[in-house]
Amino acid sequence: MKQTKDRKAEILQTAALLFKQKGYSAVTMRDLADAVGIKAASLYNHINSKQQILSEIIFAIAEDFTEGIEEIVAQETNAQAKLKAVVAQHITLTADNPYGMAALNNDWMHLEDRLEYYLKLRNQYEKRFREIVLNGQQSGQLKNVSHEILLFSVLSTLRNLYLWIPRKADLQKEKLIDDLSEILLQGVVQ
Amino acid sequence: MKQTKDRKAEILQTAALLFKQKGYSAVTMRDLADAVGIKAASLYNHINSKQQILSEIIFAIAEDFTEGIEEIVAQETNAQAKLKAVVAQHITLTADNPYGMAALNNDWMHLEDRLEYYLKLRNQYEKRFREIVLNGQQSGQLKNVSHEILLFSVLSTLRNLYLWIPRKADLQKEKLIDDLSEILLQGVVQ
DNA sequence: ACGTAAAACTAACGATTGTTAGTTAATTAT
DNA sequence: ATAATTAACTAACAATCGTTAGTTTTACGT
Repeated sequence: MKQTKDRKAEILQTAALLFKQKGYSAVTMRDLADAVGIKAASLYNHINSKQQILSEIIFAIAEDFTEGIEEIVAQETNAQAKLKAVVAQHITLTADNPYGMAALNNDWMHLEDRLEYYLKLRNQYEKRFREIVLNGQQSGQLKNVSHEILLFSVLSTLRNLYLWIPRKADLQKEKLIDDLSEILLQGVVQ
Repeated sequence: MKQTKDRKAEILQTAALLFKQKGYSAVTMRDLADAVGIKAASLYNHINSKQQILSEIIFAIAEDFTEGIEEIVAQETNAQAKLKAVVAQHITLTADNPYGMAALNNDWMHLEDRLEYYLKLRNQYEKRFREIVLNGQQSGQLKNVSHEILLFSVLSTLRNLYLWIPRKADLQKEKLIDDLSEILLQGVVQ
């Protein structure tokens, strides 16, 4: 028996890594058990089901995002500062848990019982994000292109950070926040 | 029996849709057969394996991208025009086959025998894209931020178009090309 | 009208899936 | 030291997986 009081955390972390590599459906409980170094049946001393593993991984992050954007919306700052805060939040949360972010992005459709709650959180997040963009356009700070395209474009990049951040061994978070905000807000042309 | 000479095309198209909804591993041959309106065993009158379905879906698109970017690199235009051409290529190919694009993005890791060839095509594509960016930076047209961040940011948005384009029933392709190029190249701040 | 080929069907295969039952070993509390 | 609890194990389950074999039905060229 491994001497540790949080085998469960190890299982969730390992599962997130495997989910990122092959997707939820392609990862078997035996794959997961092998990666942890125990037998598949032993996993059930720590978790109730494969479903629950996915659920815990996803909602640990999803709720952070929903709470975070509420704080950003409440800030008394201009749209540009709020957008930079959103970029910073994505970078921070992704750096904390990149493989969980992968599951959040790619495996949410397998949530089954808790799918509805996930969609609620996601819609709430996007609604707040949209508010920031629309306010920024009304105040003349942001360009008057379709706010849908604008939202899609920025969010696509932010949601893909889980692919990029783990490749950077020596991540300088503050520099990444500055550089990525610059690119997303001001563009890439000199 | 359904009166059609290209059941195979229907199978591939339906498979791409299902792969987008649930991912390759979660789609069973019985799911696919149901969606087509036949029995699972009958699928094998038209295709050799589940693997082959994925492979045909992905490479039909992947090869288009690789060929397309070679043409763009060969253009005698500046970096900004080349980047806009890349945006246009992504929008065109994604609009032609959004569900295939989803498989290309999300299910490539299940290619097994043909995984190596896929990675070769993808690396070739990214290498050409990088050339465009580096040339643009050297000539002073593009900002001197990390070209890796720049590449990641633009490519993330373009690779996510498969999520956005099918939601637009009345897609005005030329307008989308203009708007998205504007946002990616010039940013969102007024 | 009839023969041939294409494409559907039913039935089943061996392998693998998530999970449970029952048991043994290891850790912790008294 | 011993009892109680935790966490590992082996073995097996019913269900489902991709796929094959063999058969029947449909469509088409002559």
